[in-house]
Amino acid sequence: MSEAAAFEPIGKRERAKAANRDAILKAARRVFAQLGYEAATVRDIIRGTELASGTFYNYFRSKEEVFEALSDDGARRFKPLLRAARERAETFEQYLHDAFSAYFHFLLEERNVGERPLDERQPHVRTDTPEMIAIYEEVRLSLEDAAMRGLAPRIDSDYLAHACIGLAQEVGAAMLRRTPPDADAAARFATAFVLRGIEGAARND
Amino acid sequence: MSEAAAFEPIGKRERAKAANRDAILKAARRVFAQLGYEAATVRDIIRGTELASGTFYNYFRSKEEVFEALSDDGARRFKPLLRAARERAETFEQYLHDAFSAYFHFLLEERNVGERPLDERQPHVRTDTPEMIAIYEEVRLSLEDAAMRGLAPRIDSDYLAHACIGLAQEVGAAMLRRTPPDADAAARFATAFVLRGIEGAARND
Amino acid sequence: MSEAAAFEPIGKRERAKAANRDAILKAARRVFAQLGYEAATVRDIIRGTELASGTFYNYFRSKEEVFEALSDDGARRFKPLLRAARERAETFEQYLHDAFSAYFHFLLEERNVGERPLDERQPHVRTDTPEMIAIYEEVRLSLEDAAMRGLAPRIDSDYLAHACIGLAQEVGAAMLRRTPPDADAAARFATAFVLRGIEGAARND
Amino acid sequence: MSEAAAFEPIGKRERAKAANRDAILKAARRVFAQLGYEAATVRDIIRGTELASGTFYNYFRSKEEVFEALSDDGARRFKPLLRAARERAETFEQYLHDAFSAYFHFLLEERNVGERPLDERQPHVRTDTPEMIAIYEEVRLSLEDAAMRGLAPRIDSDYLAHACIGLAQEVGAAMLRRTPPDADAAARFATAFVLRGIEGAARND
DNA sequence: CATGAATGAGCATTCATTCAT
DNA sequence: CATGAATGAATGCTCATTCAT
Repeated sequence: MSEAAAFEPIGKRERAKAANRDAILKAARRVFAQLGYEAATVRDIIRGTELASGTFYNYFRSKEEVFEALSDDGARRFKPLLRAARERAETFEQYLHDAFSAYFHFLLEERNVGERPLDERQPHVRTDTPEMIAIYEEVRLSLEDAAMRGLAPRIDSDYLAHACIGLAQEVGAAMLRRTPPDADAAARFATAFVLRGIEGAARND
Repeated sequence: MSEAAAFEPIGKRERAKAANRDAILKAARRVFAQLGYEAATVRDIIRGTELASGTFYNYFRSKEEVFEALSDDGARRFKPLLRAARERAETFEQYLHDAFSAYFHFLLEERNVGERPLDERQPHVRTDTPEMIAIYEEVRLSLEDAAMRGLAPRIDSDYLAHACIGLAQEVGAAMLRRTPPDADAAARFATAFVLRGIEGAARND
Repeated sequence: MSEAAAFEPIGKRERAKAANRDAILKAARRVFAQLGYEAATVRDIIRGTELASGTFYNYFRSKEEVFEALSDDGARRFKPLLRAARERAETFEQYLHDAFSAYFHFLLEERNVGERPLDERQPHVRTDTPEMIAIYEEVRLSLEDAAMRGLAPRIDSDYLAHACIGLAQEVGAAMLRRTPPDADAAARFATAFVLRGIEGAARND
Repeated sequence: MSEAAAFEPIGKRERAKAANRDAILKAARRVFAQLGYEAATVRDIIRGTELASGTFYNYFRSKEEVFEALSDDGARRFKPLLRAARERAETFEQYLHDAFSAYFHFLLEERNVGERPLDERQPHVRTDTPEMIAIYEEVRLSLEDAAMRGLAPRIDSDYLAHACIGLAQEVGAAMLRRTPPDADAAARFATAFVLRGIEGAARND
């Protein structure tokens, strides 16, 4: 066995481990999307895999930890998009549009991850999915960065970032409720809104 | 005391009942704000009072019901402010400013209700407080009403409403984190942002 | 007030007290019949009256105690019937028949006390109503008395009494399930069965 | 131990599981007998074992389910006895005697299962043990079968079955209270009683 | 006495987590 | 490492009972 390992640095064990980890993450994503973070239980997650309950704890110490892993994953996939938008942008308008567009398209893709239809009985809690939370922070940083690089007027960047984030979240949610959802239209709306909004806010400063 | 009783034939019982109900509501407000609706338990709420566990059920049938009571309460106190803003407004700008101002001041007042800020780490769930949820709908209706009355340009009013709400929420939360929080400044920011933002979005339509 | 009491030895108070007690007993009978002794709660009983919960404890110390009061009541009404049968009887057959007949008719009457239809979801527990338990003992004593007075053969009177009681209970229950229930037919069946049964058992001794 | 394992590939886990299940069933039997089905709580049952409360739910979903398991168990052990009696019987008398004898002996065995007789006061509820209920139906069917096969006179078989069952229950209970209990004597009494009783009832038809 | 709110023990059940296998 | 049974703390909720009014 040790010999085999010598020839096969990523052995069965390693592959199984990675597969198990992935299975848990995948199940967790689905479960979080369906039940919300709070309502979801570790049992729900492992029930969504073929693994035994104890196995969960070989990979994650708690529900919280899976959640963070998912967030990291979401961030890892979304960050490059944002960064690309930032690098590509020659005008602030273009940056804004690319960023919003990336976000709304990301939302659309994410929505399709949890195969079963979302359970709509979540009365008043906005349980952001792990990915959205990761994005949240990334968006904020991007906006502050843009402001610093002179692309955006130097207004109250904290309020600006929050305004954009709140706007993106709510407009994104509204977009998802439409049939069919049109991420590009939503991005155009948000871009135009924010672009002029900033001017107004700047004058007000 | 006997004199007071002549004018106010309210016995100890009634007073105790009202006090208990208030204590539960107050504790619930705090608990919901700190842990989020989903994570909060009925026991968390009663633990936040001096009452026994069974007493909770003399006043509310469930966590849901306290939540609704809080929402109603919040709505009852906030709606008049919004309505006044609507009636008083001669320009859309004035309406927006009054509404945002009312909202941000409302947030400030609310914040001071839950005295001891037990445990500030709200991990990943953005639980809107009951009051905010009640307000949420009211704000949306106000905006649509304003649009219909011709005060606001006739753009995608659904996206507009959501944009304003998201913006107000996030900017409001950011405001609360500042020391000292300045509701008027936040209202000016939001008003100017939205006023011009709408123009941009309208042109984009 | 004390004067009034002098002229009116059974004053309003006393009448109210008796009425309350009766109201509780009546409600209890209904509740026990519908839910069974175990499932019934003191709250169920007081809910069946116009009284407040605390008032219950002015009359009875517990559910157990109401139950006993009901038993006593049942016994008080059934005992005379049995005694009459005993005194009237010239033959053992006649005694048996009168006793069974009294019992089955008693069952029929009792059944009509709980106005609402019985809740049939009582899977495997034979919760005898308080009255039946009282009767139980009375029947047993009557039979032993009859044996002692020479009306019945002197066989194992303990077994005999139990045989009759078990028989009466089950046949009575079966009778109640028939439409229409015929107490007289059941009494004839039981009488004939027991009369000859005893002979067999006696010979066997 | 390794040898035994070769013949019996049952690990500690399996043995522990079986032992736990048995412990729960044993405790449940005792608790049901002592408190009655309705009054018994799941906690009473687990308190009667060395297990933790949650463990109960690894084996049974509810009190009801343990009860059914006990019933099945009782029936499984008693039914063959009854069937044997039925097949072996050449006369109705023989059948009756074998059946009663089987029943009374069964009661005796059962009684010895629940070791510590915790709390003998069963206030007013005649809870049949799960086993008796299972038997109940079997007895009834046996009697109807006997009647159909011509072994018993064709009288009101419903009343007959109930008469026998009630009689067997009460006489059985009385037998258990005697020291020492004599199942054979009880069976003789019951057989003789029923045999002649039927004749009486038949004539009465 | 009647009232009915407060009390807190108790119950069924779930669940994260551990650990022997 | 994987397994899955055992654990017992925690939860929502009910209820008998008390006691100030």
